[in-house]
Amino acid sequence: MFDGLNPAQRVAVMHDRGPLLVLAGAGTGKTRVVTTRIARLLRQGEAPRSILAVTFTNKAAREMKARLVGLAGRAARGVWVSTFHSLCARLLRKDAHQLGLSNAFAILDEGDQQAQLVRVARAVGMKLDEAAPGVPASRLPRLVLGRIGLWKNQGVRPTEDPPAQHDEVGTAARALWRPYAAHLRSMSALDFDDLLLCTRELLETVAEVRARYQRQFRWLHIDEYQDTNPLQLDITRLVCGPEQNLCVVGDDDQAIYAFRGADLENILAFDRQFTPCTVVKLEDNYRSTALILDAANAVIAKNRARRDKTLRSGLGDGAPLSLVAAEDGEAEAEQVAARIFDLVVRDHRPADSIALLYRAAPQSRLFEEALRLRGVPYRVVGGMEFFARKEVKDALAYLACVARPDDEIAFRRAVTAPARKIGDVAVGRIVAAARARGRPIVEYAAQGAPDAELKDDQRAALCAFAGPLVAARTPIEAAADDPGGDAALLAHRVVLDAGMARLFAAEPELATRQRMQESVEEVMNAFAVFVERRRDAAQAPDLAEGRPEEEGAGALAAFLDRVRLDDEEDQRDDDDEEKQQGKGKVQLMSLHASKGLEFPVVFVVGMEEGLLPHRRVVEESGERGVEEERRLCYVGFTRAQRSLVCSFAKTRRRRHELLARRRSRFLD
DNA sequence: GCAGTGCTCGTTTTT
DNA sequence: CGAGCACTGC
Repeated sequence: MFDGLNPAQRVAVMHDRGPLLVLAGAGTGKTRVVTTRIARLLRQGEAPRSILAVTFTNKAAREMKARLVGLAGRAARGVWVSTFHSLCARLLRKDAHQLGLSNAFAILDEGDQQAQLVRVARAVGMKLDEAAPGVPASRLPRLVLGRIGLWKNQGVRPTEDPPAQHDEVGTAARALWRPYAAHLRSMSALDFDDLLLCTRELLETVAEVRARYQRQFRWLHIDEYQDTNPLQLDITRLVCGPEQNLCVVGDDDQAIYAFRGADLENILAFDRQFTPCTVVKLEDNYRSTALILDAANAVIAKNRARRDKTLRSGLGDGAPLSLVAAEDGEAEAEQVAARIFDLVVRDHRPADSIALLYRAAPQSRLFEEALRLRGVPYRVVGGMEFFARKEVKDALAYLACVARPDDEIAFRRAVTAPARKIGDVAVGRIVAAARARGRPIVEYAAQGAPDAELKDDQRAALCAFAGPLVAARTPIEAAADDPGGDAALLAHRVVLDAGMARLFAAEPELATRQRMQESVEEVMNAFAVFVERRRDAAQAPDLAEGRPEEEGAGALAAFLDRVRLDDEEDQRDDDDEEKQQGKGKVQLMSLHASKGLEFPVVFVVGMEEGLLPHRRVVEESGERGVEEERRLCYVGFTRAQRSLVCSFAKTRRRRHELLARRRSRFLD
């Protein structure tokens, strides 16, 4: 098991009790250290469920789990591997009621959050176009939510005052934070940040729950620790208990989530906060050629706020780096695509050994077009586009109405798609009447909302909508547990019955209509896969033990949680199937999304002032922002194993005008 | 009070 | 080029 580990890695793997900080430069095998360490614990007889590993993304969690299973076999399946957010959702699904919250709370995505914030603003009489004179009304909700999220992730309690920031957005955010929080609570809805915030509160205030998890999780591991925030630190402290068998792994040079409240202080001060702490430095890079590392080191060396370290390459110089300087954005895409074409077609390099990294999602478009033109297969990784599709959100809202009949947000969405002559006013009356009676909204609606003032046709439409949803719940849950049942088929049927069939029929464009239907079918396929796996897990109790999120809760509710918390590819394909999806395709993704991955050939495109470093970041955060962008560039460069190509455009078309661009300072 | 239609505005990164 | 928005007709 320990073959090929270098001395430093071995120390980390063999470290026994107490805090352990692993400072691991890019490509020094930190994931290997964590997985080997966990495998070692399992081999020594530690119970799988006593081991917790927190990763930064769900993708990383899946990968880690797969590697663990490879190393330690079946036992590894019971190890808890998840993101902070998924972990918190699990804990809260079990015990949220101890905070006076429903265990059936809804989880809001970004769109839901914005919609709710706008409603709150309206309710308190704030005019979005006047609240912040310098900011367009359409952008304000996002900015305000960003600010509120930052406060939450810094660990500020709703009862405390946020840090004094009296810019326009800050002022609006101050005014809206409490009403927004109260509004969400009144609907038993949590946003992503609340998952963390409530979990901290739960662990702080309910001693029994805290003790339970401290007893259970005897071995903690946190990956990408440089990107954790103060709130996550609080949760870590609460979960890990007095034994402090806590192993954190990270690299301060790869901290790229300050915008989300991540605080470098967590990793820089770890050995003072958790004592006595063992510190292990991993400095031998096994990933990249020396020339690539030189370039990456040259970029990051300009940062002032960093722990000094030296990355040594175990490989030779390798091929020289190259730079593409194109006339405009189209030409950049052309030239990059031409190079990729040569690599794939002439040199027979596997397409999936090539990654194309960019700063911002919309940049992918030009490259997609150029690759498509040449017939080069590619895949855009990340991006929530599938689950952002309207029909998908609609279908999920219908399912949420089945699984959680008191989910107001889902009800509002589903009941207005398609149009049923039930608008804002009527919905408000139905919700208010249900609330007054203490009844779940959808169940109340299925009975025709007897106390709400509605026209006859509205009432009829309401029953036709809500009736099937309520009736479907029990059969679907039963089918999910029954090996012969087809829960997904029933779910599909009820979604169509309750109104989505009419929604499709109302679409005049054939192609669009088909796409919508296929999207919904895809959702149902994902549900079918989920149900199957869940059933398998239930049949093998030793495996099921590590999956408490599925205790008690219905299959549909558990499925909806996964959809909410996991990224796109996790839904449609799992583990091996996911690899199939990306197999043989050039990988396109944001620099952020590339963290933790590696590829033989990497293109970092759009290396221009204003894009990398991004104009906004420089404006907002000055030199601190530039340092973070520099780390982002460093992350991009260090993804490359054998070959690194940078590119930029000297001009770029934006809307109608042609803008002159300057190459990024990071290329100097 | 509801729903469809012309307008506008605008592009960071993610759980 | 595409998505959200306010307005206006029903």
